[in-house]
Amino acid sequence: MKHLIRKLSHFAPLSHEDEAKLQEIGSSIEELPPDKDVVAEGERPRSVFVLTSGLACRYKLMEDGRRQIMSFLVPGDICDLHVFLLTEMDHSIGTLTPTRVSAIETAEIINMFFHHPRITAALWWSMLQEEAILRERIVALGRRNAEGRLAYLLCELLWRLEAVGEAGDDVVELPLTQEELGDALSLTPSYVNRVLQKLRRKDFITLRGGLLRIHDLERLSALAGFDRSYLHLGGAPSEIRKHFEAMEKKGGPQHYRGS
Amino acid sequence: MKHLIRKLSHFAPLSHEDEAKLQEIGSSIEELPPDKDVVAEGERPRSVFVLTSGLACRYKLMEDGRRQIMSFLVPGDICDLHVFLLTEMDHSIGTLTPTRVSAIETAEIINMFFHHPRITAALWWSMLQEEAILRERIVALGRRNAEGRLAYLLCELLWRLEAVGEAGDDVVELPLTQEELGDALSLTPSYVNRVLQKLRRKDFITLRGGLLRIHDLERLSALAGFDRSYLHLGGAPSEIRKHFEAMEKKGGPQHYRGS
DNA sequence: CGGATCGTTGATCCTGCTCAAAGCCAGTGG
DNA sequence: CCACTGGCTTTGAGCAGGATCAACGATCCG
Repeated sequence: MKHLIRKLSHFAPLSHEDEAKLQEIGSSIEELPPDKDVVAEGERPRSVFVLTSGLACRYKLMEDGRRQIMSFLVPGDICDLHVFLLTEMDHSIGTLTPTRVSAIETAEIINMFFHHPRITAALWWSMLQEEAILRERIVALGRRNAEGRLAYLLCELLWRLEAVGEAGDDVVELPLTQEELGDALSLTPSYVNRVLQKLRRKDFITLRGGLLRIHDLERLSALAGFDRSYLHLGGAPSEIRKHFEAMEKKGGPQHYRGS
Repeated sequence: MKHLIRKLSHFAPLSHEDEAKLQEIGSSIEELPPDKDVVAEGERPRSVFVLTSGLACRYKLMEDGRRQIMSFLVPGDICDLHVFLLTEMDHSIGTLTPTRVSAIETAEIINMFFHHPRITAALWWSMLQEEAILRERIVALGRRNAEGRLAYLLCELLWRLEAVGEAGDDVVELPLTQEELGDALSLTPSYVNRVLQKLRRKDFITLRGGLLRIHDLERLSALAGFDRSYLHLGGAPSEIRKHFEAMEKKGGPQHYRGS
């Protein structure tokens, strides 16, 4: 769970107790091959999964077999924190690479809501981040051309992987095929290829053998119109921070108290 | 707040107490003219707003002035249930028609989390519905052509308005300009016009003077590839229902108890 | 070595964009 | 009652970004 912990700490530092709790619940690990559904559309959602290594995506299939990838899941991302409230999945989650997921019991989640307010708040924050990512994809699909869309996606993945410690010096492992990129960007594989070439020709990136190297993040971001503030990596508002710090001093996690 | 109550009851029937609570907190009403921001990108989110009449949207502006509407807000929708966790809005919310909103104090929200578990669960459910709507927009923008996108949007709005009691017999008030539709569907106004004509010629709809009449919902849905299950209007899973019913019998709202 | 899978390239086509102008109101003021 | 205005809708002609389809190269792997 180190990725999840690292991700959540972008919102607010967790206490040792909180971290221990997260380590403890993420014990049962499952390995999955590429192109396998973690949960499929129409299924009744079961337990909650945290991605601990690999790459996955939320997607939906059209009647004619075309696929739209709606978002990527990177290590530390939670498959379905919430869905025990729903009777049926409205989309599928599938792996893209060999992947490890860690299952959490629904009861553990509910337990956490009542005994680990800081984790709860951080999980909530991460839901907001996810929503923001979806909104940005809408903007990208609606208003950016092929080049901008691709550049935007690369910037986003770079920052998200960076946020969980999976990015080196402007290098990230990104073993996506051009078809998968196309399914996310709504471009045909051939066209993804052409656009990638354009980015290479401008010497913005290299992408070879599943390794993405970004040469000029400045100019790539400018081309994409990318502004990372929507990822909300800057931490919680000060009142919320203070609230948790005060809680810490009083010793141990406690409840909010309703007014 | 009758729209909100009606919407939430699609998840699970609320107790009288819950309904009273919702009525009580939605007292301070504010009126807004069309084309006015309720909250703007970059602002620090303040209180939570519930739309009680009119039509609004979440949108983002590009550097060159183009606008992408990411989702529409109809009566009963909550502007920002959550955002007190964030330091900065990553998008704007603006009115499209004359609109009434009702402000709720953050403290009231937090209070509700701890004393009205059924409302809390229902609000959570509505967040999930919102996320699903965003995902569907991604699919529509990515994989449907102009006609399908428009048809899909009309179906969605019909069902959402129906769910809050604002739709008559296949008729809804929908005072959107073709430019606004275009900003949501990522089409130019002229093209929206042409597609509308196509739908009219096939006798699927009439849209005149802000009144949308759907003549053949069957065929319109088929054209759009619309399946309303993503709106999750079918109610909560049976365990959750039972949980709340049991709670009801024991008398009065209570906490979940962590395991 | 043979077969898959993925990447690259080329030729051609079509959906939806652009820009511009004209029609159609509803409201306003004279 | 009419002229004027400003927003919205409608129509037209031409254009282009990206799709489609097909074939050819790489590369990996058994």
